[in-house]
Amino acid sequence: MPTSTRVPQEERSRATRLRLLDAAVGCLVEFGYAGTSTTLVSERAGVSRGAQLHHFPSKADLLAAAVEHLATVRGEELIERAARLPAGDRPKVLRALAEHFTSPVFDAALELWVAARTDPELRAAVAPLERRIGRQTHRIALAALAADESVPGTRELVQATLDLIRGLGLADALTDDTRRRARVLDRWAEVLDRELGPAPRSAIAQPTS
Amino acid sequence: MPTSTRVPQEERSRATRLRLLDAAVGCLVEFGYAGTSTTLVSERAGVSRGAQLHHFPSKADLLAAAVEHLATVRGEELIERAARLPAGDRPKVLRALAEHFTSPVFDAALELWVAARTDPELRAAVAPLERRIGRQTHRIALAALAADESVPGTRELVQATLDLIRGLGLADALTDDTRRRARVLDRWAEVLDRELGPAPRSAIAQPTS
DNA sequence: TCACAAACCGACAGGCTTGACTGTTTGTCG
DNA sequence: CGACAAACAGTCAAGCCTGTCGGTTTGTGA
Repeated sequence: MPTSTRVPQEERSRATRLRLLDAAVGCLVEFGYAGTSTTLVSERAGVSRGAQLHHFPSKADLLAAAVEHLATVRGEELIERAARLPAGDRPKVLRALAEHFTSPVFDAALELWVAARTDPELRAAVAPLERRIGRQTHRIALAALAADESVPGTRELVQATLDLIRGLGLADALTDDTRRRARVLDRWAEVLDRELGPAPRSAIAQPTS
Repeated sequence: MPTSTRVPQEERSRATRLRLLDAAVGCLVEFGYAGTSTTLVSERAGVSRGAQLHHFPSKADLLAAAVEHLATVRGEELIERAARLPAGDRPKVLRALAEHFTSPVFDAALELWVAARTDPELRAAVAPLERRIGRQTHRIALAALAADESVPGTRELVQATLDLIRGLGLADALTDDTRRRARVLDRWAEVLDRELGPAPRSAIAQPTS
């Protein structure tokens, strides 16, 4: 009988699942999508192949779950970053956002993202989640940048900021880009101050959801 | 004896090589890096496996050559786009650049880019070329946007523009993003007009190299 | 205490990929 | 015109990857 009747006394099961998902994400970061085989994942997780197949009957199942897991992790990491952010200090905010988009979780997401382009099944798993955490990121950026979305053009400007940062993250995946990124972002902070008006000291980044 | 002594009377050889490289790029676009096997490439090229291995002894050789080939193609496409560009019309310029970064050649480059992150050999092939066409793109953007790099901050702003467009290209790889992209770019054009000053009607985009 | 189901284990088959290898054609140079 | 090398062709073996399957352990509910 499914989990409905029997309450999962086995936390162990959950733990195994999680080990597998973490390992899958880790493999994506370290070996890329092409280099991530199910065998490798189970080895990295310290889980037998049998157990792996028990939890995730197929590779697609594993990856779909990994996508979901990663989305959660990404959201948490972002909220955490936002929480310890000196709100209103736009250069710092930009730098913190950029850090998030150059971190391992971003690399993993990037792999899934690109792979999903040509894999319909993966795409079906990735696209909706990406939309969700896109909105979440937008909200957080809005608050952290002390931007008022009711002002026309502000929405687009914040989106542009996030797209810019995504582009910087992509560039950083190939070559370490820290110095250039810092210059570009500082320049952009100038622009934002001019376009959005100076940030009021009041605003505190509020991790929404 | 190597090509030095015997002048390659065999154009055919060149043609075969090119068919293979085009096929490789095509496979990247259609099936992604993970789905691009050497067998598939030779089939798509209509070239026997033997011939393929004659020209490119290993998969790494093939891909390295494909990287180079793609860089050339990308450069040519960009120059061509730039040539038929109404210089000074910044919204149009941005749209044209964005189109380039959402075209198949970009998709192929994206695949190689991401794969290179975790494959040192591929990275060694990709990184220097990427730097080169990065500079080329920057020059073209500079001219097309009628930006004066001697003005402090202009360089960074143009870089930001290209990073933004890269980010938009990445977003578009996953989901069709045309409408949102147009809005964001129009907003960006506003910012550029304010920051760079209005574009003089004189400037003509000059495809430098 | 007993029975049952979920968690886990590891061997195995089928398929695909890569690159090595042998043989054939084609064209160029002497 | 003959010899030689490059271009081309196709087969084969080794290895990896995925997913199937029978069997074992564990712990929970009756």
